[in-house]
Amino acid sequence: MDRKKVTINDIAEALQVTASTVARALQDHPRISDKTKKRVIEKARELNYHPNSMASNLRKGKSNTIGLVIPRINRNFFSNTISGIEQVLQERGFQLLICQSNEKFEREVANIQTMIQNRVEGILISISEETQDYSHLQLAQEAGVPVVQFDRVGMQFPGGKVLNDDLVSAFDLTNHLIDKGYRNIGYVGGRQYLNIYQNRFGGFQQAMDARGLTLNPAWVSHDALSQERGEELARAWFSGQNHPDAIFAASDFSALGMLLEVKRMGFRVPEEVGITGYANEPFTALIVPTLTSVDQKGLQMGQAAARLLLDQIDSRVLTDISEPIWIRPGLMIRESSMRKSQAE
Amino acid sequence: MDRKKVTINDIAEALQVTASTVARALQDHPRISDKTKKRVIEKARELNYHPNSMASNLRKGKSNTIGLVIPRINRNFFSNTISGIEQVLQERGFQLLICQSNEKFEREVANIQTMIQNRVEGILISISEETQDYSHLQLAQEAGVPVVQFDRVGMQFPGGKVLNDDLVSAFDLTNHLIDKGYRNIGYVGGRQYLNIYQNRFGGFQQAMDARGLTLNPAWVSHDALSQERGEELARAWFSGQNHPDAIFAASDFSALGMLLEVKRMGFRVPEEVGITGYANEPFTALIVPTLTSVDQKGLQMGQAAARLLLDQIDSRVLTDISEPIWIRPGLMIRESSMRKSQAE
DNA sequence: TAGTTAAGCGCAATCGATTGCGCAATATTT
DNA sequence: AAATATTGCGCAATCGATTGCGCTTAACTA
Repeated sequence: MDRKKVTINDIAEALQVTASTVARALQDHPRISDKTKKRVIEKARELNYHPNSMASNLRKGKSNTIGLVIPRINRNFFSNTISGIEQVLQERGFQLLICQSNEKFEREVANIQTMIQNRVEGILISISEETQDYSHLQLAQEAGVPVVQFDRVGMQFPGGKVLNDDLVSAFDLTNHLIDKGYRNIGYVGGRQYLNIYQNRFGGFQQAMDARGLTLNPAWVSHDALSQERGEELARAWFSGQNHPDAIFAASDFSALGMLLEVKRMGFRVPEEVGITGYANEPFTALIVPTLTSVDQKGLQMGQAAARLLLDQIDSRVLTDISEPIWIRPGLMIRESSMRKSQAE
Repeated sequence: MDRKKVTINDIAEALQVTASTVARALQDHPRISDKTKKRVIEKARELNYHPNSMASNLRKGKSNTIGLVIPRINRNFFSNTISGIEQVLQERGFQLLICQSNEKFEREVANIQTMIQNRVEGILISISEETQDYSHLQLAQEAGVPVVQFDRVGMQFPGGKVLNDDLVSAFDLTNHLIDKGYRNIGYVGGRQYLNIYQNRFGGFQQAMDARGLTLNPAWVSHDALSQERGEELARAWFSGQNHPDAIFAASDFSALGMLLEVKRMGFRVPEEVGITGYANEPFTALIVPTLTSVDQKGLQMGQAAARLLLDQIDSRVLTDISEPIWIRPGLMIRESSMRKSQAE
């Protein structure tokens, strides 16, 4: 049923010229007469010709493709990132090959393999929740493929980095909670080997320290990124007499779980319990009460990461030793943390 | 900075064998001795060899890649779809090339071009909001690339189709509203040339008819898919004396706009105004009141579409004339339509 | 008008991997 | 031991497009 794919040779034969002429005509080469070009283009359309980019790329030694590896595409932040990347790449005529790691290290490694084999000219990656080893990125670099990490990055891995200023925004956000009169603030977040959670927790800690507040280790979890875990922890932390009066969550989803469960348990938010999330998922502005969060500027991060990668490709730099690019997130103060201010 | 990419020839030279032997060794060809295989594999690792899939695909005449074109990836339905597709493709060792049309016809055409040029072995597509012309899909078919459409499809285009039973679920959902005592039901949705909106409106109409209710043409909009449009229409329809007592929205986002604005205007939902959405976006379960919606079973649709496409590829069928595959959506009845039942 | 330049196109190698065919060496069979 | 089969690998063409070099023929310069 499928007719053989048509090639430049078919066009050449039909026109009684050589493939070289056809190739040049299609590229608008100056040494080909307008008449021939017109004939070639016409015949190409007539035969429904489509250039074979595998052949072309092989010959030219470049794929004009950038690879993107992210944990999941159904996160607001990451889909914004994609938009930013696509914008930049489109201007430069690059294609984008998107792979999800689904937060699995194994998948991530496989994704990188795929990208190398497809000869992408550079890789953009935000590592999975499980990733602690960077030999796969190393492999890419050694294969001549520059790697730029963004958001979730392995700091020890040499290469371009675009980062959120999580430490500062976590610091600011915690101060906001303290300003609102919350004192016994719990923390829920992700694994500390991931830079982002380390920084978010770090900023939180520093703010608590700076204001002379001690944090109760019982109210700290580094294993809480899902709604379910948020709910579980809410039940655990809020069932006794002694409970936090606020929660700093490094993820909107665990914040959501916390918020829902705490409300279910009869607490009023933000009057009795303040809650903040992180990532500014769309639902944060829609739930009741609306959830204070942090806008990570996904679009900008995507643009910055793509630009950085293209720069590295242009300058043929593999291991970028320059300083990371920092993007300042924006605090999205909403109802869940807006207790009527109390004297300290 | 980038060392030359290593090829099988480099391995061959290092081992004093020919490239054929290396190629066969890497494929675990039976005619190559275990000893040689071991040496080749070892040397490949040592040299950091990665097969060039462009060369391989070119020679083999197949890319082992499927193309996916969707309006946007940041829609819950579509990201579920992607998961379903990935599951199926992974079993069969196919790669996935994802492109967003961003609801633009022009982008969609470009995406298809890209896919053809990359010699994808099949295309999965859910068309953009603007698409009314299918010559780009035709082009793909003529180039020997089978096309399977899902969800948003051009019914007149020959080829595999996976569809939601929108008509039935819209019918059921409308009946649900009527059962709850709503009578003056308005409709907001998308362009009627898109099958899904045509069917959703059709199901709505049929239910109204069947129950002897007339619909007020002033309360029908086919240009309302965004939150903003929902809000605008809410202001328009609910400011006078005479207003709907329920809204059937063919999109969660316009339903959201409606709901928020109507609440802002002082109406109680669902007591005074019932609202239903469509697509079961995550926020529908989180807002107040929770929004009745329709689960389109994205995962299943993705799986079904991918399987259908693979079948067509296997059987080398380009124009599938068989019946479309229908997936039955699920009603997600929530608070926004759960008025205390009144006698009719 | 002889000599120079430019226009227009063909030849053939090349990118990296794959594969049918063939050949020699070894193994197996009778 | 002769005949056959098998093992192990090399040769060379091939996939489709690109491109440096070279050869005509036409156009132009002095």
